[in-house]
Amino acid sequence: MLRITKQSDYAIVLMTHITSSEDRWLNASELATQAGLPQPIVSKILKLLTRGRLLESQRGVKGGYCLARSAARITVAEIIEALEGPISVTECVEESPGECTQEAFCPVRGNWQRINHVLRDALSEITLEEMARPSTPALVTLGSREMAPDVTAR
Amino acid sequence: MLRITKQSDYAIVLMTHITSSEDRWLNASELATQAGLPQPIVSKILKLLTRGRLLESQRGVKGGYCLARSAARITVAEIIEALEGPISVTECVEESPGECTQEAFCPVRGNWQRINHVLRDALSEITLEEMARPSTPALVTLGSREMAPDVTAR
DNA sequence: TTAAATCGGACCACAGCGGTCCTGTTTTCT
DNA sequence: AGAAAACAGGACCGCTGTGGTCCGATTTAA
Repeated sequence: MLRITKQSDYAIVLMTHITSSEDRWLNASELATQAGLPQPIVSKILKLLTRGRLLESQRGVKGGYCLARSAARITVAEIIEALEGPISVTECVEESPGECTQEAFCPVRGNWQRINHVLRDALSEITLEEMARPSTPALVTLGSREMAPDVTAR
Repeated sequence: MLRITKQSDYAIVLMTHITSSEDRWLNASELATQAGLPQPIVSKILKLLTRGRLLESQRGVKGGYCLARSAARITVAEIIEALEGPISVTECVEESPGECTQEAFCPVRGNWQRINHVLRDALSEITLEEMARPSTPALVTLGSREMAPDVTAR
């Protein structure tokens, strides 16, 4: 568990295909064929990616999709968030007071905030360009990131 | 999204309560009161944690639960896995061939494996002892961990 | 004008999650 | 021995969200 949705998974595959042939506009059915996915799903996902400003779309006969910016400047986190909304591990997050069985006596709250940041930043470190390379050399190093302002050495 | 389930969330809260009073056996209704959660849910979660070898249980009148080992040697990842099964971000994982729209031409597969490991290891680094401390000093440093055997500097 | 494509929805089946409850079994206390 | 207190192990169910399909409207090129 702790899964991303299937559609997010598909989205990343589709984005890598678009990255690979980044010269021309690809339409939904071309991409569906390339990825081996049903065309209606592909259309749905491409629409969401366009809404999330990760793709640009061109309507009409010679229309299709292409990246809104370079693959090096698109992150896995952005793709997931375009499909699923903000990444957060727990519900207890982002200032929704009056939820957590009343007050903030909950001991784990602050810690979850940090964990959220770490995981989100981990996925923000991975670019589409890296995902598009089959056997990526420098991926998810994650090194020496510190979340808490008062972090001490372990 | 990318959420853990509510029950995993509850589980961690319950585990921190057990950690705080680690001298005696706490029963389900005591813990339910402490955490402000309905007692049936608490019972269900405690059973799963016991199955996952994170708690030890004592039946009978003076029964209850206590930690199976010290809080410093129980990780957040273990708690989540006791409730939800193995942590994996994507379905495409763990050698299930003949799934991924046939063959392993999928370009992102290898990369997801690494991301899975990074997130799982991140949650494996955080101990229950750290979660039990309200404002944890040294949490989720995650520094200088390398997943791929051929990682190069960025 | 027509055809090809995206856009924006509505729509539905189904699995999984959240939550309750019931019947055993074990243990302690009287 | 018997009763009460607690865990063990399920069955069960409502509901949300996901996966997936489809349709009409709009845009664009030929």
